[in-house]
Amino acid sequence: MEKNYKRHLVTAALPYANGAIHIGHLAGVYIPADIYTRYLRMRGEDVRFICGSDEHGVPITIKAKQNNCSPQEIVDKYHVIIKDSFEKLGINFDIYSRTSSATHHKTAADFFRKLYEEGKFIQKESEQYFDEEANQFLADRYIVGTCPKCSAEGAYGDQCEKCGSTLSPTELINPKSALSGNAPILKKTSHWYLPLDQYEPWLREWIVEGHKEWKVNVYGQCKSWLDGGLQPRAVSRDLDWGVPVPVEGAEGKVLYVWFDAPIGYISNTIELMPNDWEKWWKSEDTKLVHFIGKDNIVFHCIVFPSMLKAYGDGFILPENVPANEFLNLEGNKISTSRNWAVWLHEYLQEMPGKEDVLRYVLCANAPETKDNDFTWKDFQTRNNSELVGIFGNFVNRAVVLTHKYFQGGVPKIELGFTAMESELEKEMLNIKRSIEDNIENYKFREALREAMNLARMGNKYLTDTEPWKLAKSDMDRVAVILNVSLQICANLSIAFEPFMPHVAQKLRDILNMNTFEWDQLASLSILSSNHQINPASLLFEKVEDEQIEFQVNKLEQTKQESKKEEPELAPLKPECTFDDFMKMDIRTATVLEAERVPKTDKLLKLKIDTGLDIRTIVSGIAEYYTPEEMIGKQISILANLAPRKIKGIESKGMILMAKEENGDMKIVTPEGKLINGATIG
RNA sequence: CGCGGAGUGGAGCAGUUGGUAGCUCGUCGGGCUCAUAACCCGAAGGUCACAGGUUCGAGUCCUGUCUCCGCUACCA
Repeated sequence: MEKNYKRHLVTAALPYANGAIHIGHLAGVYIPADIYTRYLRMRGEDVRFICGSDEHGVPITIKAKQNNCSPQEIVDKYHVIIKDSFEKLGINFDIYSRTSSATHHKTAADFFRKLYEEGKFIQKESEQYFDEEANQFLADRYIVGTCPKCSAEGAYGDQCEKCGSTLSPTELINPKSALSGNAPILKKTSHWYLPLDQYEPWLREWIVEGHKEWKVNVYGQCKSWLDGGLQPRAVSRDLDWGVPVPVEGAEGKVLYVWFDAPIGYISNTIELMPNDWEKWWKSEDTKLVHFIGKDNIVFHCIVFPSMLKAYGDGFILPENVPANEFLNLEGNKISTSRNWAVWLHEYLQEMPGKEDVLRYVLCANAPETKDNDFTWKDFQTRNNSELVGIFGNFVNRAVVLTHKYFQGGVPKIELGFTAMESELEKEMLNIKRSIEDNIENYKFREALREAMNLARMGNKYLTDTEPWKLAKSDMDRVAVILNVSLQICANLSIAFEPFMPHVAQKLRDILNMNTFEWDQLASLSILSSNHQINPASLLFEKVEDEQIEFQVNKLEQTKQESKKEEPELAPLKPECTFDDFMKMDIRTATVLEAERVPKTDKLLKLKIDTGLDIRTIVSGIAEYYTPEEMIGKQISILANLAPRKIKGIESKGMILMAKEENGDMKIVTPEGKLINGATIG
């Protein structure tokens, strides 16, 4: 079934350089990819593991603006943090470069130029929204308005989150710039498009027919895109940050970040092997594998392959794209902006020496088939009962006993093996095969469990044979048992090398061995007789309750802090005239009744007395006020707002609310008791 | 309203093409004492959300129903 590949090119999704790395990134992409490549290297395969920072795109320019610095300063900052924390965790890239590098700019520009010259793009002039105040064209996501399909507010330029329709920015009703809040104007601009629709039959053949073995989430998603029909996609943007479009008359335009980022895999390979790189990208006997998260499936399975196909020249396509689902944290979605995350660089500082514990926990609970949850409690349990109790404890038992009875020398075997040892050998071979099979099929969680079974087996072997009892009567047998136990330790060091490289090294240090090879796995004669091992030292330490509490508290705390910092004051809205203001009828009113609107989280249905009439208003304040609290309160309302149906209830008017620093909303109440219907102005 | 995901013993999760329901933790009982109160054995505990259907046989396929979670950007 497996083609005979000569070399393996493995890529991991390029992290976006506007933030640090958190456990979600690790569990989804980098740990699986690292396990995979370490395994291949141990098997003597020719492997290159490619990654780097993705440093272009609009969000980085926005972040730069917010921080009053240049985009380059932003990416410089995060590139260093990301690179450093990967290294410390033992993610073993052959190269970790960046898309702002000269090599990448040249590679990406050349790539574009060739497609351009060969007529692989179509050029279209279109009118796009332009924010005059910010003096820039607006990316689809930065235009907000009313959805033309379902009339929901807050739809984005590319999609309405409420009804799920795909939109184009010009369809939006009352579009507003998310940057300034202004209404944007339409301005003509010209862009190049990659006609993905032309590649559809070919993609269908390649994926739907040719890669049925891909993970179901990947395959299913590709299929649904192909079934839905592909559209030409713009490959350039009006922006001043990125790879300039290398064509005359394209001043002020850069390559769209999704076009430039995957080329980064190629650029970084070139940087690593300037003379040799083509062999890695253009030979049929190279196996290319992309490790990514689920949100990146379309780019790596549809767009990038189409780009490579368009380029031709022998570029190979990915053999597989193992995408993971997402990891949640303590029951909630990981979020950079809300600071709901465990940051790698912070973890490394706060849990020194526990790099591999994180690797273990994230692999054991990896979101391979569905979104999974990371909790600190689970982290503690896995460390204490699995790593300490089973793995570390077994090694410690074997080593301590050897020192006790044989002064630290690997005992010489004088007797033959019993059925027990034969059984052990057989079982180890099964485990070896299972680990190999699972890793090669991207099932790292299962592979890790199998590796742990080696340690479980060791514990059982010691308990069953009870060498501490035999030591009084049958030292020859004890020699066999401890020899075998130490061999199992050596096996553990091999089996865990892909998963926990630091621990594997520590274990080799204890065993006083330099290196092992994968092929030695399942052998009971790795360590030779009389080989001297080092004194026992603990592979793992218990994680105490206090440490877990500290982490949980920290999470809560940073969450609170970010709440406070986050909402800056909204920018001043465009000037309005006195007449505009006078159109608004703002009055006092009193709440008579209040109840929750069923099946919603935020809505309260209020019956209020405006002095003129009794009317119903639906308001999104249920997160801040209970119905009971509202009853009897005097409030301010915008009384002449056009009625609107919300959840099927007609709402006449709007309650005036003030948004607080921490995101809370408070109703605006008149000082003292006024009559209902008093005008405010 | 819509979209996506999920509902498996007390908790957290596996269950690959349908063939005796597993893992870790927890609980209870026992064993052992070399070991970081760790290890080993055993037990209790599941109508695999519900109702139909296909099948010799369904957690696994089909239909319907219910419930829960997410859906502001960025982000794997």
